[in-house]
Amino acid sequence: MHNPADEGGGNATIRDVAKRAGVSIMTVSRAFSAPNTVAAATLMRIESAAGEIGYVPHRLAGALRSGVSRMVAAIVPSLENSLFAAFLQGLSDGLAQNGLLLTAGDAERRPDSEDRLIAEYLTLRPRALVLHETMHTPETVARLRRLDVPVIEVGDLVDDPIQHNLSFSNKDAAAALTDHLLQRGRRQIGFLNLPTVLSARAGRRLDGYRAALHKAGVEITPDLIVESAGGYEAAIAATDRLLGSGRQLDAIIGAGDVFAIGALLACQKAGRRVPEDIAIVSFDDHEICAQLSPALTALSIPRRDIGLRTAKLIAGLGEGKVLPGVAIQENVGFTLAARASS
Amino acid sequence: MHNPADEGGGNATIRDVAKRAGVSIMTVSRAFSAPNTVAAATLMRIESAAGEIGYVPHRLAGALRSGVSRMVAAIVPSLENSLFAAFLQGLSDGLAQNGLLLTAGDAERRPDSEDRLIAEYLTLRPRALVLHETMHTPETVARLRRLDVPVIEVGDLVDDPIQHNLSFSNKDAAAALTDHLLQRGRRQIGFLNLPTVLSARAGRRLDGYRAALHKAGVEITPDLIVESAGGYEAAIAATDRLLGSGRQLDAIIGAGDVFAIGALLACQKAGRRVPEDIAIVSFDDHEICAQLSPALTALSIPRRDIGLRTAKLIAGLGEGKVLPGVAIQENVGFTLAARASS
DNA sequence: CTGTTAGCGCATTCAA
DNA sequence: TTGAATGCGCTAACAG
Repeated sequence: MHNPADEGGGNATIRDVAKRAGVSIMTVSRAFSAPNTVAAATLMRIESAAGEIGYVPHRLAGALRSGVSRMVAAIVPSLENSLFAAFLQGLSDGLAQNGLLLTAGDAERRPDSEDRLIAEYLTLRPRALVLHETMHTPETVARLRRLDVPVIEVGDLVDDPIQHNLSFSNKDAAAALTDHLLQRGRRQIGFLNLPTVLSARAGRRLDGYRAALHKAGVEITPDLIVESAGGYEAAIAATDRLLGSGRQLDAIIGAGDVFAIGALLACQKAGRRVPEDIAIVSFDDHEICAQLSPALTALSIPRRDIGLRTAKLIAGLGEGKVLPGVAIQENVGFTLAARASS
Repeated sequence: MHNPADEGGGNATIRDVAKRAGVSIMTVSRAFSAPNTVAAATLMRIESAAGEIGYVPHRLAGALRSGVSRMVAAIVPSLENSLFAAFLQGLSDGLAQNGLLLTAGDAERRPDSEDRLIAEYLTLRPRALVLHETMHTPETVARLRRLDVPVIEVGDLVDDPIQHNLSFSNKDAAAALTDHLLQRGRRQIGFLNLPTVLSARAGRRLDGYRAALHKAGVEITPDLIVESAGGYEAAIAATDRLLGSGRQLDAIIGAGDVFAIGALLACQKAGRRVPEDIAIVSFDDHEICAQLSPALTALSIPRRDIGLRTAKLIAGLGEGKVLPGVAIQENVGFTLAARASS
């Protein structure tokens, strides 16, 4: 028969600490949650007592009682994809700075998985819910609107956000890339895109491409719009199709994933000169874009920064800096790094 | 004055569901945690009652009472790096299959951050703790050994694991790459590595390189071992240093991050022919390796699979499939994809 | 600055 | 198959 406090196995409670330090449990609680409300001498006794018995606060219990947890749940289309990973990295860093923890999962495997994952996360009573997808089932939207949990959508700037919305505009970005090529005299612009049925972002990018062409009075050629799965291999195959279609082609926009890099590799293998014959621009500025020959013109999207800002927003929600009833929408913008490929 | 159950705001408790379904709270509890112990008719009434008032189980409360949570905490050197992201993707997928949730954070920014992050995660009483780093402070090791939480190290196969250990051997892998080059007649083999002071894995890779050279009776030239930060730009700069050192050089091992790809780009810019003048091999088989010209010989490490296996191990811990006192060590191996670059 | 009381939502334990 | 009582570890609210 021994006291758990003696084990050091992480099973000690504030009660054990209190006994050892000769104070009440409430003072121990305060020592951890609001140290400056406890006398310095008392604090020191508590801290050493806690250290001696290996006390680990039980935040689940604290969250249950106080009604607020330190967890933030994020759902991205993929954990592995570098674009979303960059966002998560920023989010994680920003949350850590504010003493918050990140729980993350991915949802683009099955269409209803976002809904399931949200339900799962809600059981943890997270401080906030971050969604990188902006296309949801009607049930999901209805459910989230009824809920108390702050929701932040970050995948795109949208017209009817559930609540908060922090992003660049995929439509504007695609239009900017298209304009860039039009200004350089390109007219037969291929558009390599992710399947629009799978990604709301892909649809908005196509909108931007179309809008820019329309505004410039350039005819839209359906054959120049190619959908492809993500990844280098798929991008190369899609580019081969585009090149082999017999269509005139003087530029390619890689509008998703690593499409532009794949397109460059495919063009080089096919003996097409870049940028002389075909200009190539990338929707995302992967680190390698600037290192390739020719260096790829790319849209630079502050994905890491979006993560940081999201974390800041969430931290602000708890401090009254962000008003509860007011939904924030912020356009973080993007920049275009013009390089040799265009 | 209204009942929270009417709001649908996710604040309903099993008490509200119980009242509505005309059963006791205990039956509602069972309906969610062990549905097959509840009569079918009762179950249906409970489910519809729960649906009507928008009941969301409060897993924090359940975890507090039962002492087991559904959360698994993972600490990786970086969330953004594709290698660790691939592991996390596998881990996340595997955990989801078993109804477990992933909390993840990164630690390679500051030396003591792993310790802090572990402390943070322990407050959540996770089902298990997954560490991608195998080099820990003595305090961390001592603490983890005392704890009840299952610990799984996955960054490397090590001699003295804290508990479970699931990985390939970084040392063997580096030796395999070195052997591969030696067998092809290369003798002046450059070794592009991450700083060994920052990564235990980098140190073990260097060990493998040295061991292979030693075994083959090839002299180890310190000048051929170059440490560099990760990323393309740093890799290119490091390669330039190697090429400009005046040393004989007929091969380069990119022993970390995207070093081999950077080395290839640097060689091409410097007018060195690959593989005629210099062979290049990569420690990791990034998707682009096979697409480059020449295609890069690369070590294929089943990172996603390691994640899946880790999840399986954790799930097994709860079902008695894995004995509590027995530490599991598993070598998952690797394969070498020989391509044109060597 | 410190202590007392009560209860967050749920699952264990025992009883029916 | 179902229910009643109890308490997991902690913190809000109040009192001193």
